[in-house]
Parts: sequence; structure tokens; C-alpha cells
Amino acid sequence: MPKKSEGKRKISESTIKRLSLYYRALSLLEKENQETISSKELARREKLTPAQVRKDLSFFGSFGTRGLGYPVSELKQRIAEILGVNRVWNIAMIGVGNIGSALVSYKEFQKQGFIIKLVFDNDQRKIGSNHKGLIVSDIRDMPRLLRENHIEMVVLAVPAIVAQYIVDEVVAAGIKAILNFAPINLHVPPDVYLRSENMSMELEYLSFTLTNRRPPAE
Amino acid sequence: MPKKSEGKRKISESTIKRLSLYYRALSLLEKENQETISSKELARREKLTPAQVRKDLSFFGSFGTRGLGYPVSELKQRIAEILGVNRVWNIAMIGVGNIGSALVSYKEFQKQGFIIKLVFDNDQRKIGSNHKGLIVSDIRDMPRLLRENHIEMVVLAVPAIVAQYIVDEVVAAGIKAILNFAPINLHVPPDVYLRSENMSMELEYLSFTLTNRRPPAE
DNA sequence: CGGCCCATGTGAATACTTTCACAATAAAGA
DNA sequence: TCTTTATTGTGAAAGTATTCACATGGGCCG
Repeated sequence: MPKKSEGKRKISESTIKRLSLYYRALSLLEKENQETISSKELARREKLTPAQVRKDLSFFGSFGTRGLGYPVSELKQRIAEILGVNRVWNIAMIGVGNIGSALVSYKEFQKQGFIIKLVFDNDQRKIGSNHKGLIVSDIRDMPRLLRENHIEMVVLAVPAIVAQYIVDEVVAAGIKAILNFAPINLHVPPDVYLRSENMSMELEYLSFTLTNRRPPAE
Repeated sequence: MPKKSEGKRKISESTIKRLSLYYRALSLLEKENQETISSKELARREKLTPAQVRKDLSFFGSFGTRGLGYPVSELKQRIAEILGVNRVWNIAMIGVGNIGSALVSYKEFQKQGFIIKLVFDNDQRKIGSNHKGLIVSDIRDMPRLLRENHIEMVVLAVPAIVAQYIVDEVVAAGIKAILNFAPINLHVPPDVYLRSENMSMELEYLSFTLTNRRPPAE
């Protein structure tokens, strides 16, 4: 019974996020020249359960060898294919404030194949200036430049107050994948994929935990 | 039957994260001078369902008025108490590279009451320099300075390769809450709360979605 | 080359989360 | 004050995700 042709294997968001973790762990293991890894050890490294690791991978095929574990390099390559990171993605950064310019210099993105090709801002003082080898473009030229440079993803690092306005422009320019750093909920059409990174949320989660933890001694 | 005294109301991680969203939405509504909000409208603004909003809030009490909705300011205040953000948290930033220095200038944190009081690095060229009014301290002075400044949370923005080493030092200094930006899984004792922000993960999620989406036309 | 060991792959069981659906009830207007 | 309307709060139902547990089968040693 062929699995490939089945229409609607619905993979959950949590499984995809864990694939990212496996990918990262496997990259490290590959550097350490480890050839195989068991679900048990992979789970330990990422604080998961072995059953979880095996179940996640089983959605995509049988990559392991019973009694031995998974071949590190091969599994890494297969996950790269699944995630679509076995290629280069051209991305554009919109906004060159604190966060935007930090991300332009963030090597982790490049290492994963996410190449920032263009940088935009609407501040006349910034336009034309050089950021890590990239000239800041005028946001008014965005539609044309995105098209000319075959940009497929956009990272939004603009103030919350203008974020919805800008994202509308990005959508109008035909972009289908957006990563938003502005602390506000944005609305996009159903064929556009939007993910948001909310850095305050994690601090608030820590705040909640410290506030509501069981007192140290009863 | 008193709810307050019940021991083990277990609140799920997703509920807490949504409280952050409600809090953000309510802050906005308060600025717009809106006095009440229904679960329906709150849900629409954060792309959730009305039942979800009501269920989440019901874990903590009855804040609404039937037929009318929730009082914006009061609900905001109650959520602030639940999250523990109705106070100031003193935090320290460790690492003043790209990400670290961007976060020092990130106004959203301060706005939420997370005040960066100290900044550390191990690079002699950076130590003593001024970052947005803060002098970069030597990481070797960390234990003493964290204690003296009543720091309760630490944000880690150091290279992955040294992150586990640094986090061990942070734990040794008695810190119980850490937000990690290094792209690696860190291990801490069970009484220390660690959250990680993985910015590549969201790009990889977008990559997966674009790669595996149903083709535009059949 | 036979048997033992070990770790996978996976249905079934369990645990958790979300949604449904409706009784309860406050507000507003007649 | 009564009726209508709107929206909450919440058990019960449905839907997802995780964990269990074990049959399966490849590798390796003697």
C-alpha cells in the first residue's frame, strides 16, 4: 500500500517543530562524526521521549535499523528534504531598527540556507546606507525588487503600529510566507502563511511560572 | 466550594501563552478607550474561537458579565496579576552580540516591566563600553552583580558553543528563570525554569509549509 | 550459521485540548 | 416590572497528541 500517494497525511504543528529540533541535533552529531543515533539518545538530547521521536519520524517513513538506531547523516538529509531546507531560500528583511539589523547579521539564518538578499526601510536617513554589505532600499520600491530578486519569504521587523499596513503591501506584492516580529496580531488572506515570533510571550511565561510556582518549602 | 484553595489546578502551556495574547489585545483596547469586549470579538482579534477564550478565562475565575462581555481594564489588570506582570522584573542580558544588543534596546520588554539592569560579556573589547546607558560588565563578576542587583531572570544571547557553560554559571549564581536565544538545547536542574526562543524554527516551519503545500491548481 | 540482543515501527490505550451546546443571567427597552 | 436580547460559564462530546507495550527483524558474536 503506497504511502506517498495518500492524500491527506495531516502532520501536526508540534511534529514539524520537533523535526527542527531533530535537524539541529543531527547537524551537531554529524559534526561529532557520530554515525548512528538511537531514538532514546536523540530524545534525551532534546528532552523528549523515545516513543515521540519514533512516532514523529514514522509519519515520513522508516529511516532506522532495528537494533542499531538511525544513520545520522542520512536522517539529517531526509529531514532537510521534508522541511524544505535542502535548498536556498531568498528572503527580504523589512525594517532596519534594532531587531531588523540584528537579524541581518544573524549567522544562524544563513547557515540554514535562509539568505537575506534585500533590506527595506521607510526612513530616508537609513535608505542607501550599508548594512552588512546590503544597501537599504526604499520600501516604495518593494514590489519591483521582490519580484526581480525572486524573494519567497519576508521577515517583518517594523513597529507594531505600521505592521498591518506593511504586511498588506507585502501580500499585494505576491509574497506567500511571512515571519512577523512585530508584537501585534496580523491578518492575511488564507493563501498566505504567517508566523509570528513573540519574544515578550516567553518572558511572560517565565514570569507566570515564577509567580505561581509552588513555594520552595511547605 | 472554594476554588482558591484547591491544590492542583493544572494550567496548560497553551492557555498561558494565550493569556499573553489576551493581555496584549486588552492593552490595545484600553488605549482605544473601549470599555467592554465580548469573547467573540476578542477571539476574532487573536484568531481563536470564542469558546476557547471563555474556557481559558474560566480557569481563573468569572470576569465577565452575561449579555455584555468583559470589562477591558479590569480584565487586563486581572490577567496582569495572573501572569505576574503587574510588577517590575529585574533582568540581566548575557552576551552583547547582534541579538543581545538589539534586545537591550528593545522597548517592548521595558514596556512590559522587564527591566534590563545589567549587561555582561566576556569580550575584553566590549567590557566597559556603553550600551544604551548600560556599562557592559565582565562576566566573571556575574555572581556578585546578579545578587547585588536583585536580578531574578536572565536572558542568554551568547554563541551556541559556550551556552551550556554560561548557563551552568547562571544556575550556580542562583537564578531560577532563563530565556535562551542560543540555538541549542540546554540542560538545567529541575528547579530552574528555562525557555528557549528558536528563531530559525519558525523560518523552517514556513519552509516546510511552502514546500509541502497543495499545488496552487490541480 | 544459529541464537541472542537491541532498538525500531506501530496499533491500542491513555491523556490532554478544543469545541459544542445550552442553561443561567445581566442589561436594556417597552 | 416584564420581555427580549445578548453573552457568559461550563459540563459533556469530539478531536488530537502522547505514551505504552510488544511483535518484528537486523546485526553481531561465538
